[in-house]
Amino acid sequence: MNIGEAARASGVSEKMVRHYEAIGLLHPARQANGYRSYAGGDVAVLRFIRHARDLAFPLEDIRKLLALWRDRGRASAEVRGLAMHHVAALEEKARALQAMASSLKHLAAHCHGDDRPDCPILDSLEGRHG
Amino acid sequence: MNIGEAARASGVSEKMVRHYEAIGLLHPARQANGYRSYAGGDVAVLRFIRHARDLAFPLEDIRKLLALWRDRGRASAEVRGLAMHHVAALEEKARALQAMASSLKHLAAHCHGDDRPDCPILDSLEGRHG
DNA sequence: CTTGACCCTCCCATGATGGGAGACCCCACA
DNA sequence: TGTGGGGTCTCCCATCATGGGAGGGTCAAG
Repeated sequence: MNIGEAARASGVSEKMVRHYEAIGLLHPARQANGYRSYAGGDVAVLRFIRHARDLAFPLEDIRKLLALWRDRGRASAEVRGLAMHHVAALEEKARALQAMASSLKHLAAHCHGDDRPDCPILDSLEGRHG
Repeated sequence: MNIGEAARASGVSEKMVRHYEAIGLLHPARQANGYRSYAGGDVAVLRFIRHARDLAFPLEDIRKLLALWRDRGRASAEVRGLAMHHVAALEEKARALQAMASSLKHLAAHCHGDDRPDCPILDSLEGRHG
């Protein structure tokens, strides 16, 4: 299977398929003409990566997850630990974003939002309040 | 005032002070020796930028906000519109992150997290469920 | 033999930030 | 007058994941 078909089968762009190989996440064989050749296992790896990316795992985490996945005897605790660590990071980021949104919404609530130049949002950014 | 003092006074790193100049957000004067020279207004701009960055405004938005800030006759509606648009973007991102965290937490809840190799998290990434 | 789809590698861009090299400037102190 | 140290200059590179595009090779069908 060439890269195009592997990309379609996995839902990963060709660009990223090559990139994942470049950083050592998979090692497809090569044909005589230099084309990459993907077997079923390679496509499975690509799907695994895509699903992990859908959950926003960084590629370095995915590298570890792939190693655990390939290790039939791994302890599920290791995977769970990695996952929970990532959950904490996601929730922390979400909290931070939500806090910024709330602050800004609060400011906007006190802004007329009409033709007048008076604007608490700009006032706040200017630093009258911090 | 040299760049070091302006950086300390505004809470922006020297690196970023230079970068903001490079992308045209401020235009400090130059001394005879080539050193940048910052006046009170420049520091105010840097503080403005920092506060906007604290709210995760992209620099392109900050460019517009600065223009509105400098325009004494602007309508507050414009600022408010920009802000609310940004609020929506922040909330959308926060929602997405929270959704990923929830999915992953759900998976982790079904993972023993012990010595056994059995792991619903890896199973899910593998694609048995997607 | 041409056409078109596919594949290759290499370079560049994003957005915001930082690290570091190599060189220059300036002031204080001996 | 010389030197040391701190401040500043520009330029290049790295991050993270992703994509765009150039320039060229490969292959199968017409």
